[in-house]
Amino acid sequence: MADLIERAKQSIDALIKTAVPALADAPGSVSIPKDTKNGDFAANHAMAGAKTLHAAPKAIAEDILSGLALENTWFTAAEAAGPGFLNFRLSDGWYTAVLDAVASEGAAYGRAEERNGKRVMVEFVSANPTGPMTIGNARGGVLGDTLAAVLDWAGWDVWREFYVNNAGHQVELFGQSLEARYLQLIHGEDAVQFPDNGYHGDDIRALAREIYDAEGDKYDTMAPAERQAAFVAYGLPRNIQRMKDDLARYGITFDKWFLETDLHESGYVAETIGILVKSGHTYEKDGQLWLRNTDFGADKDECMRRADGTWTYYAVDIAYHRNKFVERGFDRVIDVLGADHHGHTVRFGKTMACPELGLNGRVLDFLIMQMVRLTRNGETVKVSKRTGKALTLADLMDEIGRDPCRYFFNASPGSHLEFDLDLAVRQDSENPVYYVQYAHARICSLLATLADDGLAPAAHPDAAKLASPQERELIRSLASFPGEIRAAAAELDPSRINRYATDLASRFHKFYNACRIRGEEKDVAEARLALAAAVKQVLENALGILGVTAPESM
RNA sequence: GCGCCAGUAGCUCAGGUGGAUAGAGCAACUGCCUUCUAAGCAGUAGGCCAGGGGUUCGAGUCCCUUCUGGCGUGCCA
Repeated sequence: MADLIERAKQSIDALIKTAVPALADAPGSVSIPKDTKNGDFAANHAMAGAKTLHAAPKAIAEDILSGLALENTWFTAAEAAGPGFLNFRLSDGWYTAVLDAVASEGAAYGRAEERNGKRVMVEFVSANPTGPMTIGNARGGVLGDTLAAVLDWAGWDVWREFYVNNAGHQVELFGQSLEARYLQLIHGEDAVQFPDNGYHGDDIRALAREIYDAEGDKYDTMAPAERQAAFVAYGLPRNIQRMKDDLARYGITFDKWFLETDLHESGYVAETIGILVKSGHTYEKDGQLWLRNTDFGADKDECMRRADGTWTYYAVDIAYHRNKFVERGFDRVIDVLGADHHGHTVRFGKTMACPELGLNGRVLDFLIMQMVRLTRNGETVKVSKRTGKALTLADLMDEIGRDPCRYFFNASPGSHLEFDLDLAVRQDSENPVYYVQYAHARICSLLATLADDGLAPAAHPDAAKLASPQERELIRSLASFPGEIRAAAAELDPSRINRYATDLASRFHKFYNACRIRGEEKDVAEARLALAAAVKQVLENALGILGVTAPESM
């Protein structure tokens, strides 16, 4: 295991329990103190075991200390402190082992050694194909994509999916909107009424114009239903392609774009709802089919089939999720959704737990992200795809580019995100992404410059040569990378990698200012170069997960 | 009304399973480039962790409650 922090903690736990066997079953954990004056690791076994041993924490701590055998371990010293903490200090050997691990594992450093053999689907973005993607989708896109990368590193077999709602009410509105714009081109704006809930964006006008330019007024006399269907058939594929192009610019590609219409055409929705009907959890009322969701603990029932025979979103979503688990065999599915869907996820989760649907213990998780609040000059800007006033992802990419975008939107999912348009534009040197990238570019330059002096990173650096506080902190930071990935995967919080990268860069900048290389003894210089090279490697690994480039120069 | 999420420095945010003196980035102020990239570093200042109770050796963290904000509570998705 390349997670040397975890190994050191386990080692301390074992040493303590060897010293005082009576603590074997008592609680106690090893943690990293905030203040390194208190050692590199702190164990609270003496305090946590006070109850079971019926002894004072400080006395237990003394017992442990007298029984500790630290020869040939990763620890040079242990001491009791404060209310009964046992503080341990790491040896040169541990620091050397960290550098060796980074060097030997390279681009794979931080990856779980073993695949867990399980398949996870991350479904994200899944924006309506009725218009361009907005900055709200920018957040979901980066969170989903980065979460998928983190899960991959943590040992999962990952699948990225975009669910395309190419059927239903929104699509009808899309067709009606296109129709209205098209007819307005022929008869004038005032002669044709625009649908109340129609899509007002310029993209709709542009699509209508394309149709008119290509085929003239041939649709003018066509029956509305047929005409709208033709326009949808023209517009949706173009919108979907555009979303693919925009997301590709953003560094996101999906394994599958799953079309909702496939579920309808194959009869899968009817089949799935048939299961629920058979299981007795539904009832009919006024020609509608309802799911008795209160059977599953929900606070209200759900309409599944309207009086006109069409399926509701809820019914289709059940079918889609059954498809993910039952037909395609995913062990786990994570839907990345905006906070405006959280009410749905609570009820929907209960529905999917219905045994007849066949999930059979496989897990459906939701990653709920809070909304992006868009401000300009300190005032909140209302965004809506329908009114056409949204700032699009493409605009944002034009304005600030991919790297800052990916870094900025990868913030803690649970926190509201304020996006200041004025700030975004001048976010050139202020954005932390440059701070991280700058560290990488600096190292590249350093390695190149020192190579001209005939110096190269030591193949097996001796950490005894890297003894300053800055060097030690930097190495400890390198060691914490595998644990960060595990935590990010476990907590479904990919923003941890952002904070890790910023922290690693910060420690490197401090090291760079405190420890010169040129002019030092050759063995010191080459050990420091090896440390710099290790940082470069880990920065590349972290930035790779984030989908941010690691520039050679800036 | 009910439900979910949030409230930590002037601003934006970190603070795994409760641990030692609550941190960082912006913004402000003071220093540091004849030598490896100053998009950097060092330092100063900035706090009743929304308010109030409770749990215990110990609470920003857990429980209760009040207040404030966001989002739900659509046969939209």
